Amino acid sequence: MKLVQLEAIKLIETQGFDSTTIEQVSQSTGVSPSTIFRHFGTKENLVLWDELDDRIEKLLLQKLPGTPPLTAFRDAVLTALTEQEDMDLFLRRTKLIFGTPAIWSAAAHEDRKTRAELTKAFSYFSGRRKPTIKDSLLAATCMSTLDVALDTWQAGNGKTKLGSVIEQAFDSLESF
Amino acid sequence: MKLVQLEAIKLIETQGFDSTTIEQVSQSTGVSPSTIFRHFGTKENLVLWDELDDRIEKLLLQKLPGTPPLTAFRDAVLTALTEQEDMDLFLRRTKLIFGTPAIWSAAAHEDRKTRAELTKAFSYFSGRRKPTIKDSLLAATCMSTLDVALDTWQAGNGKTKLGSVIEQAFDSLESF
DNA sequence: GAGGTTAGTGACAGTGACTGTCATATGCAA
DNA sequence: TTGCATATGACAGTCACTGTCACTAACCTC
Repeated sequence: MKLVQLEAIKLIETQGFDSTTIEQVSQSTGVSPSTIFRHFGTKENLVLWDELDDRIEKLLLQKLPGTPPLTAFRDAVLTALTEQEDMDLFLRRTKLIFGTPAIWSAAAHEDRKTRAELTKAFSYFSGRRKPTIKDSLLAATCMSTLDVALDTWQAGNGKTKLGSVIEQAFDSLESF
Repeated sequence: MKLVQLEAIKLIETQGFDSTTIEQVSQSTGVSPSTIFRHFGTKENLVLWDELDDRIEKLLLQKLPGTPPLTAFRDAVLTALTEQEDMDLFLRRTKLIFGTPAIWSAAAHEDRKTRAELTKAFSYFSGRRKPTIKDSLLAATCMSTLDVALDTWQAGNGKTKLGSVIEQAFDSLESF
């Protein structure tokens, strides 16, 4: 399925998201539309699909006990994102995400689920049973800081190292 | 067109978003699908449509000179949202937004545009020409704090006053 | 090896959101 | 009246996405 994703990304990069049809991806890869939809669910997910969220979650749960939430999240994201095998592909995908409203919206929808998970984790590790509004805010801040960092990184075509952009973003949070 | 929106909201509340078709809204209102799409653009916008963003923007620009950005934004949102004529309808719409992934995603897309405007405004009023990453973060924090506040308010069926939820949310930001 | 289950795939027929275009009506200015 | 703009509707088309059925291959179980 990685082949399908790669082909889809190529097509979308050259033709644009709207002008690229699943039928075309199907033709280029020999995989039927049925199968593509079965694996990816939506056209947007052809670009979004990866295993990063799982990695971040694992890292976060390791670091959360004993570490302040914002720091734990920043560290988890930092190691998960900078230790990627194919950084070039990640940049191309990120550029597509921030350059295509439909894809960004789908990503935001995923982020919202992640935010809910984060909220639960934060409340749990601070010894509360029910999440407070502060837990929700913390989670929301984490996700939108990451969003801003990725957007900034992508807008600069990856010239500034991803790690430093993320660090800079989370550092700026202190000075509000 | 407010009639069309109201009818659409009623239908969606009873049948759910996916099960409600534009055709049904057309039948119930006597307005053709063409016209509905011409006015609202998307099915999601039938729920999202309002003039709040304009009001908030105006209020914000009034308050920004001389007021710290977070405070200015909080105050603008506070007055714009609490001085609404039809608070009951606003609650119903908010419940639909946070209860329907497709609508929430569309709202997030609009929020992203607002965020971009905010970023520009913040950098402008702090005397910088080009927005820094801190301006972006400030804007992102504003929008996601508002999102959390509305979500909290909506989840409690509006029993806690909207104004207090918003104040509580922005106050919590201080203690990160 | 025969028979059964399961997962992966494809073909096909729908549904419905959305687009683009053309025709019609309505109001308003010249 | 004539002309123009704006609002509306009818219609045809595209395409994402769903649901269902059929086929194949791998792998058990007996």
